[in-house]
Amino acid sequence: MSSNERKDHLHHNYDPFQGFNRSSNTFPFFDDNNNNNNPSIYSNQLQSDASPVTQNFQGFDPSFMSFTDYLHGSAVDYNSFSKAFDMSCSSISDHVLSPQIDVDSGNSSKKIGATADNNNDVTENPSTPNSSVSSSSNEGAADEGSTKSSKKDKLPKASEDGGEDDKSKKVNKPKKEKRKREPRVAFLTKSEIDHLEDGYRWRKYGQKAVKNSPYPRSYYRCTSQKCGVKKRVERSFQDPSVVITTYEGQHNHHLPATLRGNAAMFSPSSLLASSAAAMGPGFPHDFLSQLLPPPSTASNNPAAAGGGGGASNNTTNSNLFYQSLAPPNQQQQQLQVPDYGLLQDLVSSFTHRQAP
DNA sequence: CGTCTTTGACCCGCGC
DNA sequence: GCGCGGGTCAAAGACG
Repeated sequence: MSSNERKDHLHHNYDPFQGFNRSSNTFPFFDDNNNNNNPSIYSNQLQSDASPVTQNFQGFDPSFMSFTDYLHGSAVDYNSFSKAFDMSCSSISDHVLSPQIDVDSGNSSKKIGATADNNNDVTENPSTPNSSVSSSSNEGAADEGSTKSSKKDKLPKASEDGGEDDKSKKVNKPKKEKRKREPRVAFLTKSEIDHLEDGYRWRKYGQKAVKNSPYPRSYYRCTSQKCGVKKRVERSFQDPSVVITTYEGQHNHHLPATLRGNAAMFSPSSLLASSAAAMGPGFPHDFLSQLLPPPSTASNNPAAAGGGGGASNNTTNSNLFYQSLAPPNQQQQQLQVPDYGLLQDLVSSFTHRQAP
């Protein structure tokens, strides 16, 4: 709520780069929902062709994201990163999806939906960071506790003594505190499937039509107990080949060990898993799981992909990170290997800053 | 039988 | 205050 609180939150270990393999060409965008309400966009899709999504870092203003807050806490020194962007944007622009800055005001109107619907807008108008940002990032957010409680207050229709409960519960309903919103991170992934497997188990709890978009938005929640991580999955309206996955919150657990053949159990995905583990449970594994080739046995194995809750078969996922990281022989049918050296530089550039 | 998805209804915050 | 839209709930059904 208060800026202090938000700062605190930033200091909590939400560091998507934590333990991240700096050598990979992943290019995360930090959200700083807490500050600006913009979910960071992890563009885990390298652009391989002339897809319309090819946009750029050009014009991307890191200060807008204040992702550096994640790295440095509140002491924002994003100059270096900004430079990194400036230096590299032109080169990587061909490979990375446009960073979509979610001008989310912490509430409804312009969330990822807007992101999805305005792929280009974002990049076209990145230079108005603050003006487009509502600082009410935490408002209207679905804080795990409060939201749920309030929702649960809702009386089941079939409840008999519901009337009473309903009333009493309504009475007991905690006074509206502004709901806190977890930090959110968005990933853009070029994929034919919507729900990308990430090693965690998710339960779909809702689906809503997105305004101005033919594609619905799906809501998932981590099935692990006490893990309040949520994610929203939707397809970009402007580029239907792009799936936008927005994570909210941090996993307070590791990859489900019992997952049937999930990525965590395999190699080289195990590498991924360990990286992910090193990253902390909060790191969105979608991001990583797309970086490495799926287990060879998993390519046709829904279970491996689905892991139960995931229920996704992302065998058709054409994530370019994955492509670019795949062994050369596996890349043959893929596109040109992107020049992600710059990305590396980029990443390491600000990672560098990250280190105290 | 347990788990997950679907889906309509509801809640909530915001803008007008 | 009202309407809109996002987000969530939870019953019912599907699936393995």
